[in-house]
Amino acid sequence: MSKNREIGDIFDTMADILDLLEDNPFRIRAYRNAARNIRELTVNIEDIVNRDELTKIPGIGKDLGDKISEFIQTGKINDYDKLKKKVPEGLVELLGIQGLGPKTLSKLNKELGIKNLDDLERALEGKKILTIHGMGEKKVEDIKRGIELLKHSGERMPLGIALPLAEEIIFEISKIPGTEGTIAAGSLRRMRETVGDIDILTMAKNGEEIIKAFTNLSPVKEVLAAGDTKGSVILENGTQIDLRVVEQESYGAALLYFTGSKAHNIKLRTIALEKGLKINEYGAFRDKEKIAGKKEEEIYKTLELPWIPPEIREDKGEIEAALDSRLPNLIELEDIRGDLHMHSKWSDGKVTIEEMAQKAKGLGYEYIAMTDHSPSSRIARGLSVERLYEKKKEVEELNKKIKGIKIFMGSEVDIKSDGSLDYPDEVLKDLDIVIASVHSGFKMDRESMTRRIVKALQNPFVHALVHPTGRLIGEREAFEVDMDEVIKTAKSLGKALEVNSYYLRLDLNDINVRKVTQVGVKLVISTDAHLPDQLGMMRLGVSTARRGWAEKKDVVNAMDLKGLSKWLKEVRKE
DNA sequence: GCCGTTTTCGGCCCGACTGTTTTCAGTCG
Repeated sequence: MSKNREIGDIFDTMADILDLLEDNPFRIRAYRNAARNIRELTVNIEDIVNRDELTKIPGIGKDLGDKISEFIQTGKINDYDKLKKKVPEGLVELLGIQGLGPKTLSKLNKELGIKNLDDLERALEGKKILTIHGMGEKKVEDIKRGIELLKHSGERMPLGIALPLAEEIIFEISKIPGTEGTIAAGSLRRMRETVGDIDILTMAKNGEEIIKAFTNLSPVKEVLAAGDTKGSVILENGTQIDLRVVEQESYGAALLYFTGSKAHNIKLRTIALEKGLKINEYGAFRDKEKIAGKKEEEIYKTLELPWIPPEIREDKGEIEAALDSRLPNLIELEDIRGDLHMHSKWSDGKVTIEEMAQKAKGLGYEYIAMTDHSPSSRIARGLSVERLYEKKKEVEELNKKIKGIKIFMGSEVDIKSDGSLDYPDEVLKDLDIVIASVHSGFKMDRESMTRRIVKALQNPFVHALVHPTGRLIGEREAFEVDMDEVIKTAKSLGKALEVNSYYLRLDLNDINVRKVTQVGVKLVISTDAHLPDQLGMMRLGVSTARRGWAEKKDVVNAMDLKGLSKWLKEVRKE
């Protein structure tokens, strides 16, 4: 685990403990804010400590800066250890129970001696808990439900699962009479790689009726809340859906507000206050007068800001960039001219090259690269040199047969543990495109892995490094590698790094993409499709790239056929 | 605990929903 993440987690836990101790809420927020900023940093916190620039990080002042230095130097934070002794260990994790907050928990601890989940569950079965001020039958049921939810809900859902699910629900809600402009908000609209619950916004006058109809939709298992502007339900599969109903006059303000991120909104509201305005989910107000609300653009305009794309609303410099008129011109799905990473029946894909090509052509692509696996990937039926040349012949024939799309003959070549590639150079040179990746030996130490990957990139025939960190969302951590070194190598050789669009990969992730685009290294956004339909995952990769501020000029497969062909050759000349 | 063209103290985003309240606290996003 990176130090950034470790420190982020510690600060968050410290915030939780301070919450239970009913400390100053603004101090607690400072810890949470710092945690988030450190976790999402694009550089290693150690480097910042070495440069003595900690207080340049937003939300880090002298005190938190000292704590970070202490952790980097000694591996621990004294104040954290002291704080941990003040509350029972099991109490902090109970904060994860929906409906049970720090105030109630602290009371339960003081008055009933509840220290952990076991204690809590036992108390909920008894009568004594009802004697506590503010506790009633319903509250008890609420907490029980919260515990069940925590036990079963588990992890955040990958974007690739949440997105189609949300689209189905939106379709259902759109059918409720009186609704208009139904749209996903929240982290889904920002296209975060995982989504906690699904937020949906709709425009209607008769809020109460809409919410009632919503809570009666067929996949709804449980209703958590149902007012006249807000409803929350749990679906059969355990997903929570929140629906908000607003009137047309407030649609833009509500969309802005419910899209978040929270940090982005807080900064916007702070700027509003400086201008003597107030922003809430109903609009922008000067004194009591509403001056904007129908559209997001209007709200931004009252702050003298251009509209900011949802994917970058994370308070990571986008508001400052907007103020300076230097917002990035983000890559769009429509900019993508081809897909350079996919598999066919020749290795572990499910259909023929021709079927993949036809599907790609249907998507309007100008080109694809067929990149089946190399021999070391036995499980994926990697091609022997002999079969590779047979496949090359098929590609040549298909290029004559199918008009309107160019098929590049390629390979996804394994990077062996010593950094050498799985085909000899005299074979690689016969391929139009070579993408290299790690498929084994994930547990290597950081230095060896970095050396391994850098060496592979240095092979003159390699065009791109694909799924560069090997992570699988919710299943496998990224392997240890010095990404800065990899980026530096790619930069010096003019090679590309992939944003793999497969929904469990999204690798590079948004944070790494941002690093890459900051130094001007090329990206290739591809799907790694094993089925024709998986070519559609491109939108996930493009969104990830957008979250990393990638522009069209950063992406090699946003070039037309001519431009890309030229790039493929140029890489090998350097 | 952080932050600053109303700077080194006094602020710190804002509203909905719920349950237990008789005017509001707690939780959530």
